[in-house]
Amino acid sequence: MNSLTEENYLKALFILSNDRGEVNVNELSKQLQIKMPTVTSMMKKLSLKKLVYYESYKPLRLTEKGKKDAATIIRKHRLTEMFLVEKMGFGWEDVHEIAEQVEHIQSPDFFEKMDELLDYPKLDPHGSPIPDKNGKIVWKEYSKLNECKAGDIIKLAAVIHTSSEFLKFLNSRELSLGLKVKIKSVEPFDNSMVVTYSNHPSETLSHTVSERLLVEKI
Amino acid sequence: MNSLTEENYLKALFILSNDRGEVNVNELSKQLQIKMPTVTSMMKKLSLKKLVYYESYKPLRLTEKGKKDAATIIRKHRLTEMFLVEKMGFGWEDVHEIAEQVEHIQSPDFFEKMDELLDYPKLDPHGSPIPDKNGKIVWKEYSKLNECKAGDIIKLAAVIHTSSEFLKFLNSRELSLGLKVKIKSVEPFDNSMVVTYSNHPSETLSHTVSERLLVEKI
DNA sequence: GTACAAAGTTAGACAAGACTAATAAAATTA
DNA sequence: TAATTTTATTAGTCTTGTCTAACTTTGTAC
Repeated sequence: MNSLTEENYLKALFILSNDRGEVNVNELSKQLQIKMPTVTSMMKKLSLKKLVYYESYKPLRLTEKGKKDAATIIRKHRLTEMFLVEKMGFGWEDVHEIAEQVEHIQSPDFFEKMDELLDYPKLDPHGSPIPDKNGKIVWKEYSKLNECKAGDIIKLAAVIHTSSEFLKFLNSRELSLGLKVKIKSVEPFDNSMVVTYSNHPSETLSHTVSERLLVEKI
Repeated sequence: MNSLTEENYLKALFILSNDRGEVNVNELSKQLQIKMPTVTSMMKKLSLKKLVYYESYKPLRLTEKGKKDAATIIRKHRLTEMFLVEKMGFGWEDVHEIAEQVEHIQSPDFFEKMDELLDYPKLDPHGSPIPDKNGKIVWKEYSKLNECKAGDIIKLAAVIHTSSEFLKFLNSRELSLGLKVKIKSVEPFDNSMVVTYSNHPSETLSHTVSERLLVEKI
């Protein structure tokens, strides 16, 4: 079994992994807000536990076991977020902090029950995929909103870099996942977008906003 | 804020407190499965934090603040047990371990929501009172089943020393809280009881069982 | 290709929370 | 009350996970 601390390192490694599955010590250090020497020593420990491939001065990579353990934690986190929203009436902007704690609970039955009560959801409230029990994770192919052009009609599919402030902003504009949005125009100088949807005839979204929204083209 | 470890000490102190509110280091050590010297040093720490009155070789006592903090943890534990049973479909024999972990979650909103969804329950699934938000706890006056005599008609009100095995035993005899039970006879030599209830014309309950059941006389 | 900056590692310290061994105080029993 | 047992404390060690300071390696710029 992994300690709470180890779980946090594994999760961060999983989330930071690029296409090659590599993460730098420096990145990990920043993500976890833990100084580099501490990270290095934990990597040696996780390497002994066969959870991470570690060689001095080389990028870090999770082993298959490390990936699976990490995916399990992320599964628990996302199931919890979904449960908090769907079954307990929390807003999507308020669930991260709680899920961050609940994800460490050791009880397969507990999460099994959540999964069942939620009818085996595939996505969390922010549109991120929930890994299955084997740690398999299926990302749908979404585009970023900021890469769309005037005239496109799209459906909001997921939110990235989900901070409470950003989610509250989306709430204030009644922007929610599944919403059909038409792009009226894109300002070339600052990449801001004017869009229309449901009962909002015209809203302007800054580049900062549009690059954080994943969409499905229709 | 108290650490997870500190919380466990506070909770154990609260639960072990006798009528005088006193607990011995030895008792606490056994309850927590932690050696006495470790307990002593933690008591000094909690004393500095004004959570425990500690003097060498004297019994331990929680301060008002210590009591309140402990009651909050117990409130979270019992609300969680109730939530697991009522809203997630767990059996009363399966909730302790999970609640033991969930009780440490730091999020007033989370437990507030549970309380609300459960419609502000006064008792947990084992009949123990749930402390209110101020840490106030109201025990109803129950008798122990083993103190009742032949002919008494009683209602099962609560279970003490709740272990999973004991609760499974009660399940196997269809004994649940609120059940009306008539005592047919008491064997003088071993204090076992023959009782009848609902569709059970005759069941024998050992002393070990009857002293763990709290009842309301009718 | 040398110099410098950025990234990473080593060494050593520290706090929390656990332990064992030895000692001291309190309680019990003869 | 003296002897013994039980309870509690002190002293010192260990592990986990963190830190800072100093050093090394790698990558980049001139």
